[in-house]
Amino acid sequence: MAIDDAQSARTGRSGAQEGAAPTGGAAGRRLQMTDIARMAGVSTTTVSRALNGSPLVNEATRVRVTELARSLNYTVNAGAKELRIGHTNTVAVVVPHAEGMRQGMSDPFFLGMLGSIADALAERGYDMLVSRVQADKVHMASTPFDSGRAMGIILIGQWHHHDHLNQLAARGVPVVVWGAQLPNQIYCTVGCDNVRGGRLATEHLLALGRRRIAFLGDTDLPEVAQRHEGYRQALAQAGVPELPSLSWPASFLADSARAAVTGLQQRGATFDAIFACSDLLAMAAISTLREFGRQVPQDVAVVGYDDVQLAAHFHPAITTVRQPIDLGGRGLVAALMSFLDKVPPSSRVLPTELVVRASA
Amino acid sequence: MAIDDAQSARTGRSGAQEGAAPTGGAAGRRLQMTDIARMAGVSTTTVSRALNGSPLVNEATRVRVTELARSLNYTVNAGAKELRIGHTNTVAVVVPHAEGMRQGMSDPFFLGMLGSIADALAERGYDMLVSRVQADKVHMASTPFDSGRAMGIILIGQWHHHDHLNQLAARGVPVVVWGAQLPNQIYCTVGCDNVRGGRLATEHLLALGRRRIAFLGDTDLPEVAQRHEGYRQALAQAGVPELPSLSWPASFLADSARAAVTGLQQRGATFDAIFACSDLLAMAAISTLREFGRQVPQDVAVVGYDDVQLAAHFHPAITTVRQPIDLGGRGLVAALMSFLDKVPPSSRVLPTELVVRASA
DNA sequence: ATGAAAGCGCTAACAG
DNA sequence: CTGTTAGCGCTTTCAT
Repeated sequence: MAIDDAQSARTGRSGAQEGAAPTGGAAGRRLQMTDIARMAGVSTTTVSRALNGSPLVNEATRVRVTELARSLNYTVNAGAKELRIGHTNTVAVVVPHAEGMRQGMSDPFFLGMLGSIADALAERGYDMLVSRVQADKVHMASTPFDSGRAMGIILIGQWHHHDHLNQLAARGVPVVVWGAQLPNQIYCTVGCDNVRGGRLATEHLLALGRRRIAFLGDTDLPEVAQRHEGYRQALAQAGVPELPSLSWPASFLADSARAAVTGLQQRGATFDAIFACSDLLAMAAISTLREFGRQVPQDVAVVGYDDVQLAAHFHPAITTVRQPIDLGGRGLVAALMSFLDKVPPSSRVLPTELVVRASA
Repeated sequence: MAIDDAQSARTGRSGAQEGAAPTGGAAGRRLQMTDIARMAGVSTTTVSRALNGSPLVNEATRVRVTELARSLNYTVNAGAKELRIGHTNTVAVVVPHAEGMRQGMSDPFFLGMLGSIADALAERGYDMLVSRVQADKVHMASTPFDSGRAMGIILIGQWHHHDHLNQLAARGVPVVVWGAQLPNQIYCTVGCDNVRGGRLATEHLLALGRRRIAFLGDTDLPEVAQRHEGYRQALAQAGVPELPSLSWPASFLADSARAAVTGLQQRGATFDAIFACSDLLAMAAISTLREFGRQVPQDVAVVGYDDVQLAAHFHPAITTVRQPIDLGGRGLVAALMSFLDKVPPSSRVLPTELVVRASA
């Protein structure tokens, strides 16, 4: 439709040829300001002013023009406007994902975060452009900014790309990352206190009398590494030796929790508790334990992470470390906005708490 | 940063004033094609051609220009390009949500669908603009199209807005909807066979010997209404009377399943099975039943809908009607693309199957 | 209160 | 193969 007309139009002085016939087919040419102006008997300048609520137009004219535009479903062409005024109202949200799979887009936590960001952005009148990027090409995350499509970037999950992210920040890209605070970090992060989260979970399990606590999570990821650090601190403080054989580098995929539990069982490892780095992992782990005939929490106590919606409805209800997803979205957006106001935001650590339910 | 420079730049003949000083602060002015051209000692035309891989440029020049651009992190300004070529490569995905709450953005199924669409779009090189819209303002869903920001719209969930959607389609808006096929529908939908889904679920329950099957779902929504129709058909065919008192208009929120089960129990309703219109609902229902001391599936058999990732890991694992989420995303995108190729796509019904697990 | 005209950053005739 | 030039649809001086 309209798209083709624009393309086929000669680039020559088409202004003179104004009254070009409609596409011939069903729909007409895409409406533009000139059309509204002509129909209202005013200049495009006036239409523009009217539509933008400028005080420079007569009230009557304003109403007439606005009404006309509305009745014709005319909406100012966003691209042209942005080009002219020199900035956009769009923020890009980038979700890195592992090689082939859709990790980032299947974990309920990440998806929920996306929803939360969408809300926070909508509240402030911003559009949200979502793009996925292979985890090993995070430097491409800035494309929406470089191409002027978005005024800033929100990255969900820092993965192992600390350096790339620093480079982006150094280059002046307004980027805010959901993740852990790291040493030598010049980019801004919003995230939970993962060390504390790891500690809370582990202390709870220790308080329950558990001593052989398995850890499920890929410590290559900064956030997970910090949770593991919390786990170690808690063990150390309780004088319980850490057993490396009980740490399993599970990714965020459900299957990997299954593999982990199966592996642990088959290796003959003895464990009476599991600290899983996501609720998805915890649920899959519980389900697998059940297949091995082990009861939760009696035989194995399980603590998850995130507190996704389903955690409360699972059986047994998951004891988990809560990440306040709505504060997260709001915080990320607030940080980015501050960036755009030329007030470089400092990283923020959100409150982390343990939600005790039935699984531990 | 750069944004402000653009804004403060006089609109007058700035071309002459080319060598304007950087912002003074950290970052310089936003790079543009002119800059690359000057540095490479060629015209912008050549840069443009080089960057677009036109065969009209000397290989050596092409490499030099491309290299230069890359080294400076220069990316063609997308807005300007789109304005010039007359179309964009963006698709808007609109997620309607109920009044105050975030329904659309919290149900794992919808979120998963969003992920699936994101994948399908990325595969074809399209950007995805996500916007939320109040369920009672679905006519605003076309804004991204009207403003030229997106070349088409994918709407997740048709709600009760059949008429609005017909109007959009009539107006020539390329819109594709995830949902049910309805009579007098001129817009294109992609969705599962909900009547069949409802029938499969109910027949399975009947085959299990259940006779008092509660229905959880808001029949105001077309998809749910069709599932309910399938439920009725199955009951009728088995000669089992339909008991209106066992239908409960639960929304897609977990709490409403809790309320439904509580309500049924308190009303003293006798039921030996539940057909819930989403897995989220099914899980919440099971969890609530357990609180009332009723065992699943022994006392009450439960069938869900969607087959979300967690359904398999739940305890008991959820028997559910599978909606192929990846086919859904792919189908929606394919339909929209066909639309854009001026081949009005016909609505598509995706395969629907029952996945039998432990809950029924 | 209104309009004429210039130009945002880019691409594509059209002429070398 | 390369450059000149006009203009995509809009906003904004600047001049009425």
